[in-house]
Amino acid sequence: MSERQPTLRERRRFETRRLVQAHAVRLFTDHGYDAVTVADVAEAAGVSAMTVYRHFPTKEDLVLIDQPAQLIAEQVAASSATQPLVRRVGGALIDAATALTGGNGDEPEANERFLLDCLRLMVSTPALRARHLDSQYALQQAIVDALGGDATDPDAAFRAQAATSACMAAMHTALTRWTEDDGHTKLPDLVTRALAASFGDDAVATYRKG
Amino acid sequence: MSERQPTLRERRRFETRRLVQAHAVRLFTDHGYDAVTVADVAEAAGVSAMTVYRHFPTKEDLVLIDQPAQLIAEQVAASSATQPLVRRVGGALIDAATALTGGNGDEPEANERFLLDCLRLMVSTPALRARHLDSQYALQQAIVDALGGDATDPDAAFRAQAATSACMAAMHTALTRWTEDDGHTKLPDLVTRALAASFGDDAVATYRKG
DNA sequence: ATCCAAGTGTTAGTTACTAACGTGATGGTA
DNA sequence: TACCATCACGTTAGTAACTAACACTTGGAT
Repeated sequence: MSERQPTLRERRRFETRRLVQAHAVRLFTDHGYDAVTVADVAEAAGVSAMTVYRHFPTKEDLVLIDQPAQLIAEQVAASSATQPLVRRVGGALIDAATALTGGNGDEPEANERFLLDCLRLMVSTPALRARHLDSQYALQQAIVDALGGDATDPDAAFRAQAATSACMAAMHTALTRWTEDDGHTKLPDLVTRALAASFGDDAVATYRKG
Repeated sequence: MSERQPTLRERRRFETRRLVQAHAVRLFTDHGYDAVTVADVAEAAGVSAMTVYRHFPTKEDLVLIDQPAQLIAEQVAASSATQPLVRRVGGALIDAATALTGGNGDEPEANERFLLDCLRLMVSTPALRARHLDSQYALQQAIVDALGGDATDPDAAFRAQAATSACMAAMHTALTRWTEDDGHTKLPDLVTRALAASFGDDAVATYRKG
């Protein structure tokens, strides 16, 4: 029971943050990312522009969502080192996709709706797409570290980088397709299919049959 | 002989463009990308800030280099459709790497030196890295189009996207490693190894043995 | 009740970038 | 050779994304 309930200030802070982000995504979706200024977002949310920057360092961060990097890294670190690289990383990504979307029915819920709105913006807006790709790149570094290969072997490190980046790319393709389908296709399935298209069916066989 | 020689105006224009870019990369390398303003670059090059923007739409474009997208796309389109996707795309990328670096001795020449300076900045500076990744993403779309799969089959299109993005990611890993090695390792070899690490040795066998 | 710090607002900057207009040199043409 | 349209560049004014510094209000602990 180390879970202490959040104080009033924390709740307020979190609430304004959520409010600002919700208004931002709505305005961006309605009028386009470039056509909406940070001042517009602030006014819609009923706060000052400075407050927006206090919660989100840049305008782009209003849309970018934190990927469960910690979760994925732990999953990778826990996987058996005897398996091929793409299977270790790919398996973790499939599990992360399952955790992210709940993996239940075919109708996305409210939380998923917001995620889809953000992803749509990320795919269609160049500035956001670039930042999103770079955050995936950061996640890639975390995964490579979690793979825990022999740090003294530069060739092994290179192979780990290459395999991981390829897996991340497949994941990104699945995410893009997921937004195009408006979340109606199950994300873990899309990730699995993307990995299979890249690395062959046998590379993800255990996940398809299990 | 449809090659008409460039007029004086064109030569002057190209020269100022080259001058501005050279000063920019030098200043960015010496003092860091963020610490140097566009006005600084303009002053160093002996032009006005407006002239910089006339040649380079954004500050980032001072460093970003055009990828030989056209070349790669044609190569992909010309490859045999009976081969696996990753081999078609991977082969084109290896060929492009060969064309880009000349593929001669181990000591990089002047042109390659500049390319390496730009790549170093792209890897180390977040804003540039993001833009670079997005330009690779644009190239990916061109490659997928060049693959020319059945446009009416969404599943085939999805597999093409996944396989291509994974190849591009391996290519990026090779580029990163190439800059870390200061261009002393042959780029085509690095690309080949990155592809092999992702998709298995047999996926690029013809290129390793041939 | 009191004090501290967190959250917010306000103001004044810097910098990337755009739009509009003026100027001098260049290149084709009469 | 004379003319003029166009191109490259400069100047100025403006917008918008941020940043720094300071003041104010309010929640939370003593």
